[in-house]
Amino acid sequence: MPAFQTSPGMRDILPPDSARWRRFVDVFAGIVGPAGYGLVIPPLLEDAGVFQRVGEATEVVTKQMYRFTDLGGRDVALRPELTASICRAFAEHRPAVPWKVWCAGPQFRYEKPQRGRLRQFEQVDVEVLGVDDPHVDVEVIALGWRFFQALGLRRVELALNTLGQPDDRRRYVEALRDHFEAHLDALTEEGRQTLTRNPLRVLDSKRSGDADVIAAAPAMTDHLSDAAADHFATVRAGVDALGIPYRIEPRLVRGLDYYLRTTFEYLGGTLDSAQNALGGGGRYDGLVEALGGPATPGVGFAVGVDRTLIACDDEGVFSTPAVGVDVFVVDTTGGAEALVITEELRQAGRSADRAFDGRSMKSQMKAADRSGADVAVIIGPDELAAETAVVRPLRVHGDGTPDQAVVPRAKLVHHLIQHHSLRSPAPLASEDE
RNA sequence: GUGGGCGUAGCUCAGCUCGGUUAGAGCGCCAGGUUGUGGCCCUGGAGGUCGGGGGUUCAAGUCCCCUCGCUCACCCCA
Repeated sequence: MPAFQTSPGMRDILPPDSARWRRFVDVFAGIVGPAGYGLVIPPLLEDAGVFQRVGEATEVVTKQMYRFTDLGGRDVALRPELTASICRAFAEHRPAVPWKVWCAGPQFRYEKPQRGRLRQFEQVDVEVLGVDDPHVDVEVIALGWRFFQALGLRRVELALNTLGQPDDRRRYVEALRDHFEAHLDALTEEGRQTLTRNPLRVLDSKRSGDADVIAAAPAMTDHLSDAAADHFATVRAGVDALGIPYRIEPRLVRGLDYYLRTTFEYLGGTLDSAQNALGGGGRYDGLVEALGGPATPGVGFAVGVDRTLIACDDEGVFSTPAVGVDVFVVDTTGGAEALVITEELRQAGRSADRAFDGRSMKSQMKAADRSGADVAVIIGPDELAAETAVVRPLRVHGDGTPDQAVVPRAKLVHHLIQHHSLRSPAPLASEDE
């Protein structure tokens, strides 16, 4: 066993998986960028008060924060979510509205790790601040949907609900409290504890013992004001107009307490555990104000990278991109020539690698094969003396050994670019799938 | 926070039931077969405090206790 390993719930992401992660974020940026969203990069560490406004009854902030006093005596926390940070940034800098931004990065919650749930977890996220129009709800919902499609996922389900205006929500919570308190004996012990913190959250219980009381609970739709009902109707009509399938999920409440009006979740079609929510979001019109900014409507969503990649694995889509270089240089004369040739190729915008430590030709050819290169350049004593290089194709399909060519050393890079279809200089951005 | 399963080579795992020479396999890695040519094949090699600590025993990878870690589920959440 190594002397050190990653802390629980943390992990290293190594090649080649790391390339997949990076591409995941690239795909997301490719969806939201053209829709007018700009990247915002808030700090990972904030005043703990920023997150406390997320909700006193939310376990995420009451029990799960990495919170500590820094050397200057500040009460700080590693961010347990992105939305609060982005709203704080808005309140602090007061950008012009609408403020359409996206974000990607790690968040931290002190939980017991399991499949699809880590203590450091990555999300990609969009937020729109300063727009009340229900059509922006639709835009945001559609962006998430298109993102899952772009990854190749076909079995994601969209669930929609509304929690009403603040007054509606308040009245509904009271109605729920009355209902559950009248049937306390039908609730599990855990359900009763949730009830004292937040009656809304009881609806989110996955305990079978609570199922009957929840099924009999009053519905939000009976407590909606006309304005909230209109807003939601427009959202639904917009999602319909875009041809995005969804279902109304009256029991859908979100984990954070700031949500009101539109809420939604994207559910993975193959993960059937409690971790089947790939992402979700909704409106949080009061959050900026709670953080000391002007009254500002807001809507957004976040997608969990881990869970979504698990869903991709289950559906067999969005595979790890092949890594490799264009050219592998084999040099049995000491390696100095390989040093120069790889440099020339890289300067010319082509990727190139080589072996070190003066290995045998056989060993270097093996390395060339493993490197994924399409072509090997071979420099031996003869080539060095004659100022030539052997160019050997490695990836010719069919039978027989491919022909190798001897080219003048001075024309080597030119020859490779002319006669071999080398990959683009930025393989990560390529659309090779 | 609660409960189940599992920790043996870089990786995936046998071996543990019923304690007994030097702890194995496949893959990967290194080298050789081919003194200038990868993939396939053959041969050889390196690599292990059997997660850690304690106990029982003449003897522990194997039995017992503790502990750490991983994992799955609950809770909660993305």
